[in-house]
Amino acid sequence: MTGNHPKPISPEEAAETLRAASLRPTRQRIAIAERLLDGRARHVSAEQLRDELVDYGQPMALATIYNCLHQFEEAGLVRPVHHAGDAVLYDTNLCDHHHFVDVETGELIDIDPGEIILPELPDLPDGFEAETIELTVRLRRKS
Amino acid sequence: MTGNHPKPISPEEAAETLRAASLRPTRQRIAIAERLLDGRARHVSAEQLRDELVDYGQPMALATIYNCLHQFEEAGLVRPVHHAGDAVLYDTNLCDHHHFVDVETGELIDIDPGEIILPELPDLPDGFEAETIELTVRLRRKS
DNA sequence: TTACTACTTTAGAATCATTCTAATTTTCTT
DNA sequence: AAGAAAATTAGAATGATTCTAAAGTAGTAA
Ligand SMILES: [Mn+2]
Ligand SMILES: [Mn+2]
Ligand SMILES: [Zn+2]
Ligand SMILES: [Zn+2]
Repeated sequence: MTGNHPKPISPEEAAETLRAASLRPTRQRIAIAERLLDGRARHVSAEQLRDELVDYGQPMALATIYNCLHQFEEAGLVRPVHHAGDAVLYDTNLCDHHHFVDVETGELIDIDPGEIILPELPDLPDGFEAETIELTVRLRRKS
Repeated sequence: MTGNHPKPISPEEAAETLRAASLRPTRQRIAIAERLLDGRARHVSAEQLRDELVDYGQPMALATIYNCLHQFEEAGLVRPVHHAGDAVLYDTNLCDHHHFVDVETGELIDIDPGEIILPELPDLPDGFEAETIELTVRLRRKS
């Protein structure tokens, strides 16, 4: 793990976080924030999040979930990861970190940044700046 | 549409490579091998490859291109890269190497493995072995 | 509160990469 | 050349995501 400790989040806290991000605290955004912004490091797809919201008695349109995830992303509340399977996973771990990917299941496992020595970067192409540096280790179950 | 493409390998060479990979040298596979296996390091999507084959007077069904790319992948002749945009790119550079990704265009640029110091890997989860280790540096054009 | 307006949600359609199906064609072997 | 196996193909299907445009909601000023 990465040292993130679960901190339960109330609807009021969720609303406050949303306001701080200049997002109107709608019922839908609050429900999503309550689930995703509790400090736990997770990787969820839009569909997984929908199932979870149904379980919690807050079903909503899939389009709304996509809308909210994009807004949360823009606000820096979640980060998309494109490496596993077909669906984008949204990462609630905002620290710099890397991933193991189970190639069979597509599941992501965080690599603690303390456990890895970041490599020296090569010279970047002219006119570009590095936005993110991501190490992905694809894992396969030993036979 | 019509771009500058380098000189391909000969159909005979392509057919021989295919036989060595236990793939029947069909007209379609030969055409694809001629374009992709000329030793140049490239990153192509299925659709880009189709356009190129049309330019070369060897149009074929998109399904065939997908079939062939999968077979080439299984034979170790190309490697898929999933990091850029929505479409999978097939990499003809089989050496261990890493990638810059232009986040605007999705274009991949190889990072010479000599230019980078591979990090020490952390302990893998029990029962897994590392299949690939991939470093991706996302680049954004300086404003 | 009311009214206004901008923002948000929503169902369903559309899009796009990719995969599947089932029929036809080609390759390889006798 | 003939038969069996493998490959190609058009078009349909799939699945994640985005779009559309209509209906609902939230913030705000009167
Ligand atoms: Mn993908
Ligand atoms: Mn993607
Ligand atoms: Zn993560
Ligand atoms: Zn490459």
